[in-house]
Amino acid sequence: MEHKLFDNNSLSRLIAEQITEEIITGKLNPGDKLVETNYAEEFGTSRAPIREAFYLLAIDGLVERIPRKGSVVKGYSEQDKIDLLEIRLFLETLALDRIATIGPSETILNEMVDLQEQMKSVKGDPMEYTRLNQKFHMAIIEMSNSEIIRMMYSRLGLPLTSLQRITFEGEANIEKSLQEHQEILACLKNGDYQEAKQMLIKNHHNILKPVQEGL
Amino acid sequence: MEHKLFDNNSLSRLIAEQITEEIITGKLNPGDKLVETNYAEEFGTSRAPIREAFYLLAIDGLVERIPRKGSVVKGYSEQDKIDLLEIRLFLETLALDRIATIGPSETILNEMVDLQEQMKSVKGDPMEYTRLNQKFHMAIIEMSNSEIIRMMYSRLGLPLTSLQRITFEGEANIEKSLQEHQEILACLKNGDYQEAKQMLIKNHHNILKPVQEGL
DNA sequence: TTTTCTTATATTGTCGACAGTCGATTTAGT
DNA sequence: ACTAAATCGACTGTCGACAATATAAGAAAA
Repeated sequence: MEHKLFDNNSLSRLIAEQITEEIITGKLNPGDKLVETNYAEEFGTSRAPIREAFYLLAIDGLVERIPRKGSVVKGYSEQDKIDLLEIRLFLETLALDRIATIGPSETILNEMVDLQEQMKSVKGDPMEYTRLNQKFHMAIIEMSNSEIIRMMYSRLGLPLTSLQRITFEGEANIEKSLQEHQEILACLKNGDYQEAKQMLIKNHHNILKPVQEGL
Repeated sequence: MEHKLFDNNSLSRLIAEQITEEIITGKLNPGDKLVETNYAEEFGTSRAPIREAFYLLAIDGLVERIPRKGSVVKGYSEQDKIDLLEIRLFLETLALDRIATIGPSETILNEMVDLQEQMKSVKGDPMEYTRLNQKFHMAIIEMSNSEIIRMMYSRLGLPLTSLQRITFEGEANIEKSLQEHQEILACLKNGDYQEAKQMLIKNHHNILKPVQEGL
């Protein structure tokens, strides 16, 4: 039996999570090379789990694997980001449509209220705010109860997270974002899904603007 | 140096392609278990490349990897399929928007004319027709010149391909599909992108109908 | 000096072996 | 019989080593 090592999940997930963290926080930048041997040494494992971790990251669109050349942190052009945002907006509105038909989840609504509170309390910390913001949006997706929407969304969300972090560098933007989320939440509570959509679109434009002006 | 083995690409890609083929043609069905050892023996390799192939398939959404349990051919519920189709339709219309702004590609247009011809000539072969149909739609995506749209689309397209194959079992459906594609192509040639959108939506509904009626 | 060819080094790809885990089957206990 | 624990087999997870390939550095040719 030896050592229990890591609970349920495999080692590669942990590694993938840590690297994800490093990418989102900006410790790793687009174009940076990820070398298997380095990480193997860092984690004290063989290369196999690292390899798997890189694959997991590739699924999330955070890393690009180029055969026989290696893995690099994936970067996105401005047009790419616009496309990502546009698709994301669509997925969120689609999620709202679904929620409108199946009805909201009280449980998730409560979680969102919690998140909202937490977001208020970390106004000065863009990194943490970004993380919570991501969770908030994911909550909407979850509420749609659609496996497909969630799957697609998660493949967009992470690359956009690093983008969001930059948006939130300015505290004024956070203030605006907080306001919008409050309204979205209120709409969800009242069942005003069309109104919620409008808010999402507004939110979308606020993020889009700095991108169009060249990051 | 020994044997040159496989040109540029790695072994795992080939294996992934073959398994993709088996899934699309229906040789493998949703829920079927993919065992690394089996395929390793079949291809005369070790398990490592097989593992990688499974990851590639997971990226395309054809296979689900369950930690410590194995890989299975992914199945989609009816609601899943509706969601997939809806997102696919959006991506295609988004592609048309992009084409409308950047202008069409003559090269790809010619390819589509070729495809159109080929599709006519395989009316009796649903499998082949499905493959060409997939290529045709992918051509629209390619023309949008958006890496993101293509990436997202490829993650939807393959799961839907097996669905399409079933739609095309009836030759009447192929006839209808041919007609629609002809019109789409005509619209693209004339630059009637709004009209092309309408055609896509029509196409969408034709595929959606049998799904809603229970596959 | 610049270019091309050769050599060395870093890094990924593949392999075979073993350890750990999951399910099924068998065995033991009531 | 019925449930619970032990056993077995099949399979995935991880490892360390070697092979193949790309990148960098150095030598030779122009």
